[in-house]
Amino acid sequence: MHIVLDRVDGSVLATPLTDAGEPDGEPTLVAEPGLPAFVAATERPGVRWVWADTTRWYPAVLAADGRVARCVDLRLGHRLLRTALATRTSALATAPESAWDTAPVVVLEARPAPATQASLFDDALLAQEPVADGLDPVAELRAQLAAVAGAADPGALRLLLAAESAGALVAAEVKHAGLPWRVDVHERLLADALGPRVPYGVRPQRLEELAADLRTVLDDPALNPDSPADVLRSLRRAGLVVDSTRKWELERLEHPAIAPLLEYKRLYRLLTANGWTWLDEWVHDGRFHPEYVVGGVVTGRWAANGGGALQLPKQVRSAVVADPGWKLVVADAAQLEPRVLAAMAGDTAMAAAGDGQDLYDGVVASGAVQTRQQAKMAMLGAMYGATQGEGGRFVPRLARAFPRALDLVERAARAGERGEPVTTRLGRTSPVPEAAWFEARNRAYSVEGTPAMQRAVESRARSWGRFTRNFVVQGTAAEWALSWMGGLRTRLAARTPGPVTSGPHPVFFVHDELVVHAPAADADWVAEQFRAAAVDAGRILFGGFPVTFPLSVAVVDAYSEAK
DNA sequence: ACTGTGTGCGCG
DNA sequence: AAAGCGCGCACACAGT
Repeated sequence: MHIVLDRVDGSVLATPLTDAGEPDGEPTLVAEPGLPAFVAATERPGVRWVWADTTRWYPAVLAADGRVARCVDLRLGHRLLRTALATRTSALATAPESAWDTAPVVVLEARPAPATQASLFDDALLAQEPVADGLDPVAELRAQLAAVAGAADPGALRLLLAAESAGALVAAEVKHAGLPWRVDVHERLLADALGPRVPYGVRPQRLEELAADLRTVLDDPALNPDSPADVLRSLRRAGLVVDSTRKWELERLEHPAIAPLLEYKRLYRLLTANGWTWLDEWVHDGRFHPEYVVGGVVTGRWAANGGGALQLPKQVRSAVVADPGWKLVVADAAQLEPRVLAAMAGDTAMAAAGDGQDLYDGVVASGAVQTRQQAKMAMLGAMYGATQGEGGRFVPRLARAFPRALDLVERAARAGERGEPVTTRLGRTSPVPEAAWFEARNRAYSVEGTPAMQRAVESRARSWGRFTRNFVVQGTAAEWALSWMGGLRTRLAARTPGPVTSGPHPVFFVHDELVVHAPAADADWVAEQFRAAAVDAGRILFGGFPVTFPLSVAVVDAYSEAK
């Protein structure tokens, strides 16, 4: 059954509905502070909590040591169904824009108890504002159920919506629990690399030394190594032929300035991205609390808000250390995207290349290319649309060995070049180019068109084609990852039903990798659950198609020890 | 003092 | 404009 939560006149209205969205008992009015207790008392197998935004409803439940097994995140569902090809003609998709499309998701942080009546009043207003915006979650749920039921393949969309909502629960729980972070380890790492801590704005000792080296070697006493333009000028003055100060370009040069410059850039990056300021801002009480944005990327991948959770450098992962008596179980899906591509395309040859082994090794064994590196380059080139270089060169060989897989990405690219949408396995649909894109194309091929205009338009078309080519693979891989982590979450909860942090729980996620913080005694069991959930995810998306999703799983004390 | 853009690099 | 996708972030610099 569904239990729909809404805020009405400062209280919470809980409306029970059947799975089909019909009334199923009397609604209950709950005072806001009583919500976690109500959820705890009502939660049971079969219940799906329906709310506008997981980010707005779930944190209070978690803060009270509660949790739910399943939810329906209406805003995430709304966005999927408004844009999905499969529900394009539904009432939901054809209705004018509403607050469901535009209302901002406001995440309220825990606040200290209000001191005055006035601030109590303000807080109450704030807390209500985002959902009091004419949103009717009961009507929205019914509209979504109807849209799904009217689609040609409702099963796929139901899976997609369930996976997205499960992801929202995981994201909220990860933020709540936090990634164990040893500030002392991080500070030691910073001191070793940069020198003693300095105030913001002051260049640390090691960077100062490297800056002095650079000024000497380049004979440029005023050089500011933080300014790419300044560095570029100085390098050119020293007789080097360079177009930028990018690392890959500098690495090819022979000059005494290059080594200290690359070292400077490496340390400067550490300082600005994950230095003392980052530690102060993002790590509290030994935890980094990453804020994920579920579905924040068009392809369905998660994005992150603040703290750079999805770009956590390998350099600082030694500071991610399990609590005493606990372990980190780090699981990574090996060559996820090519496997997903093989399965989507029904390419049994490519699936066989990855069966029980490194997929790139399997591609080499198939005879398509000579080395693992070539296989990897070619595969990435095929999925990204490379036409030149190492990647582009070997794509044709791949196309001969695995015609079905390559045909799938080619067709996605052609559709994108025409400005058509493409869809993932479960039906997430790509955006189409904006009107100006089509107008430019029409103009270029009208009487006023010129060869230059046509070249520009073709270039933009190929660019959009590379996006749609990648969309189908990246987006379906994201669906696999959502299914995987959702399944894992359910398995973990079945073992330890109490508060999230009382047993094994996810603490970090990066596209195809998931980290669980687990009591040491449970670590091996968690590793098994990871593998079982990966098998489930493969079946959910691809049924009986013979594709495998091997994981590398490591049980470690520090994140840096994995892989 | 603020805002927008470009550069560069981290991650998958 | 790195052959080739998707992001976030911090900074320099230019414009207002």
